[in-house]
Amino acid sequence: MAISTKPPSGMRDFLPAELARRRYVIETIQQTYEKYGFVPVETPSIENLSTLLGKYGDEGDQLLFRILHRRDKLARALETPEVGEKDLADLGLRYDLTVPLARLIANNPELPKFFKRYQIQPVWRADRPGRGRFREFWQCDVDITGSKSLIAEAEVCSAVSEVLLNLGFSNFEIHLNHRQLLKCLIKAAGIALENEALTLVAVDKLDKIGIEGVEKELEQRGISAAQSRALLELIQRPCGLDEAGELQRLKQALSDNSEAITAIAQLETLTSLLDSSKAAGHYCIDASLARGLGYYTGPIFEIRSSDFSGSLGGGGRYDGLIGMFKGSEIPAVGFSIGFERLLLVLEEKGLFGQISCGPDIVICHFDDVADSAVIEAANSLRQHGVKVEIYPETPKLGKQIAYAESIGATWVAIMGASEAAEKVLSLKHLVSGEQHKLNYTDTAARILNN
RNA sequence: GACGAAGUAGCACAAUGGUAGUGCACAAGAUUGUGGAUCUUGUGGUUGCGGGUUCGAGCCCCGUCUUCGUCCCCA
Repeated sequence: MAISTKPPSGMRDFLPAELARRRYVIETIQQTYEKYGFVPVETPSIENLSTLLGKYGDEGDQLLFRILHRRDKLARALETPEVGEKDLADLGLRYDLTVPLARLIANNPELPKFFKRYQIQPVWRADRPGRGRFREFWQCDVDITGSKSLIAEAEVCSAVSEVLLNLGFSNFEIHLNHRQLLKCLIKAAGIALENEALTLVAVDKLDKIGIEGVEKELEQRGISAAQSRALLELIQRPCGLDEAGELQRLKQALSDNSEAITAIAQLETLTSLLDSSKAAGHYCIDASLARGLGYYTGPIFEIRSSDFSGSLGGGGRYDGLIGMFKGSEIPAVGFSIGFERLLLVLEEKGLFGQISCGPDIVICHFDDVADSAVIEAANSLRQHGVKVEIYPETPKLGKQIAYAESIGATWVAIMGASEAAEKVLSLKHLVSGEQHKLNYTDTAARILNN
């Protein structure tokens, strides 16, 4: 049997044309984030398992790619009686960029009090691949540590909104909710706090499976019909209610709960800040938004679009996470763009213009020219900033030109003994067919002005 | 992890249980310093893998692997 030439399931090779698009999007993201004062960091692909475990909830722990002990340690581990999963691995591939950031913050106390970092790197999850879903995929995170101000929330929401708008994509809404508010809603419905996690999972599907679907799922998980109905009553937004009205409604429903009132007041402040930001007109209050990750403590966000079923990104406040790595707590808030899904949507909506990759020009030549002269000509063009490929052999000219066209070059230079003697190139435009003899400098100028 | 569909040439797809084809792509050629169009010719497949039924299997049956959907969950 031949060895499979496919990358592992859920992982991909990127060919030049696709990579050019990916880089274009990444560049836009970087430029936008930097306008907000975010600075880049990178962290290792691999983290200690102890860093990763217990931060994402049970589901997250299941999806961690673990790395086996090496050499003798593995052999020893395998010999221990009743060896379990935990004994075999000590490292894992990072699951997101937030937990590594928390570790990095705890490990570098000299960083600025308000550290605004962005990070664009791959993460790994041992998930089953599907549409817009991979085992290796990139995330583009912005986070602000050190501040409890809602300006931090507003800034990250504004930054990701601006990224999407700069890429020409405006069909999105940032759904907003608050972890404390959710907790209070569940309590108000009479559901035990120990059932919070499973309740949230069911509630989060409201817009997907509908009211009956959620009721059914809650019932299956042992929540009484009266409780689930009470919860849905609270969470469901009446038709025609605007953002302020929805917040007002929640405030009235939970008026006896000071914790809930505080959370709602934060959302009120946040929405007013967002109205002055790039996220204006691109957010909504969604009391059913839950988000799976365990570490969120305050406002939570998620990017939704009718162009993609699922989330295009998400984030929130996590004031306790850094404290898990450090004695003292440091508040933080972040937002992550799901790069692969964004790319998918941009592609489907035709929002990529012409993104070129490959050389501007291929130098075709004959065997009556010294190879060294060809290299000299190529380097002369390159010095002017032209992307040049030399056809490495000397078959008949037609083949050389056909090749240049096949790789997407718009120009060819033809170089024979006569051109070499005059130090010129016969520059041919492959679309118009026009051809002129020009010296190297004029050739470069002509290509770059095109 | 659950369910469904599909695996045939590099790619896209055909083939009432009876000799595996078509298009695109690729290669060569139509007076050797000019590509795209047309034409001619040609290369290319143990039909995903392993069993079974049959005189005979790409087709039917079982298993297996892979891929793609939907669910679950997520970015």
